[in-house]
Amino acid sequence: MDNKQELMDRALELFSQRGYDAVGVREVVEAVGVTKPTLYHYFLSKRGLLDALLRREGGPMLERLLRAATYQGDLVLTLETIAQAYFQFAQENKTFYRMQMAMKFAPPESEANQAIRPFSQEQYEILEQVFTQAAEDHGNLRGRHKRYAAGFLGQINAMIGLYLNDTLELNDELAYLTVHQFLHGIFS
Amino acid sequence: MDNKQELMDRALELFSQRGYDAVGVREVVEAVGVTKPTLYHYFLSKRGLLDALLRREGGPMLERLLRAATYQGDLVLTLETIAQAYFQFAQENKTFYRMQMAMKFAPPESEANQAIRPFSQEQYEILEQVFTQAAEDHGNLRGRHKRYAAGFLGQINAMIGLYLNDTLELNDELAYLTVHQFLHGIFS
DNA sequence: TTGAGTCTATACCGATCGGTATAATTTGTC
DNA sequence: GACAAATTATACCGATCGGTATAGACTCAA
Repeated sequence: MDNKQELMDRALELFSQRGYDAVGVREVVEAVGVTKPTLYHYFLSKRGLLDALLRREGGPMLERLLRAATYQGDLVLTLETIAQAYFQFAQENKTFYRMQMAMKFAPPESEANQAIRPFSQEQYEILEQVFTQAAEDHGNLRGRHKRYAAGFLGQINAMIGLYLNDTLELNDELAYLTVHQFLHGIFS
Repeated sequence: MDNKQELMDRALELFSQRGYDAVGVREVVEAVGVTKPTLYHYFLSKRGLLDALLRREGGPMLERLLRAATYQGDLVLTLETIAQAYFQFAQENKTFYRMQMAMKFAPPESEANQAIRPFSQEQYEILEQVFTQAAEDHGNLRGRHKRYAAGFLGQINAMIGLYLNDTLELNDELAYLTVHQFLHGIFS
């Protein structure tokens, strides 16, 4: 079962660098130093490997996001906590975050996108809930939670994209700036 | 040369639906009703087909963006024009926009991402220039043009993402709202 | 120590991958 | 109608694709 984890580790690395479709199972097993039946014993299929990988890496991320996203009457604070959680996770799991982004924007009928969809969907639902609950305190937000959730995550991911490109550092100050800009605009 | 265009048309459709890696040249030529040597006569390689496709579809998009992004002292107006240009182009070229997004977020060592990079880069440069020029009128923007360009495009693409998902309509009102929110925040 | 279950390797499957050598066919020009 | 160039098809290349049948090796409980 050390092989099992190592297969996921290498697959994560390779998928993140070159993409799920472009990486063959042969390459994964050779990088680990085992043979194909080993992989198929643990994961049944290439897709099974991907799903296991998403569960192992995505589960903890959703837990952290959920913990960060409990709205308690202060939207500014909640969004800042969420932004910090995203930034920290992206930094601690750079490789996975890169892969997850690629899969999220992959074509709708691709295996990669179909595999990631539940994971992305849950993120959106958690974020939408924040804006829905906040609308009880800020009436002018009402009915726009989908747009705001997508827009907010778009901002977050734009910053993380720059970080993955070595153009930017992620830290709590940037989280503050991002949230502040989202709430009050770039002119303020 | 009718075959040439039709090969690009079908390739665009297939790449957009299932991804560059997952679609074989065999499938492309069969969809058009020709054989492989025809494709290789026009494009030399699968990658050549992709590059030709990006030039044909991406060129006009960059022209439109460049025209929309001439800053003339009014940042609000310029950003609105840009947002409208993006929205209109995404609506008129839904398939290409989907493909271009997938390639933009594809893994850095994938062929798809390497092919799209100059195209994405030029978009960023055009947007950065807007914010750089606007900083002459709005001093508090200075030194943040990279973040703002990425953030603004992130917002735009978040909205287009919802549109491609059939969750939202793109129109001039949404362009206004998006820009207004970017400039003044969701509270205003 | 035997037997069941887990794990892994050898060796193979048919299908598809991107790409091409060769030649026939079409097209436009003189 | 002759000829060159552009275009297309037939048939093939070696390599790799995801996946598996079979059989050893290992662990562990009885």
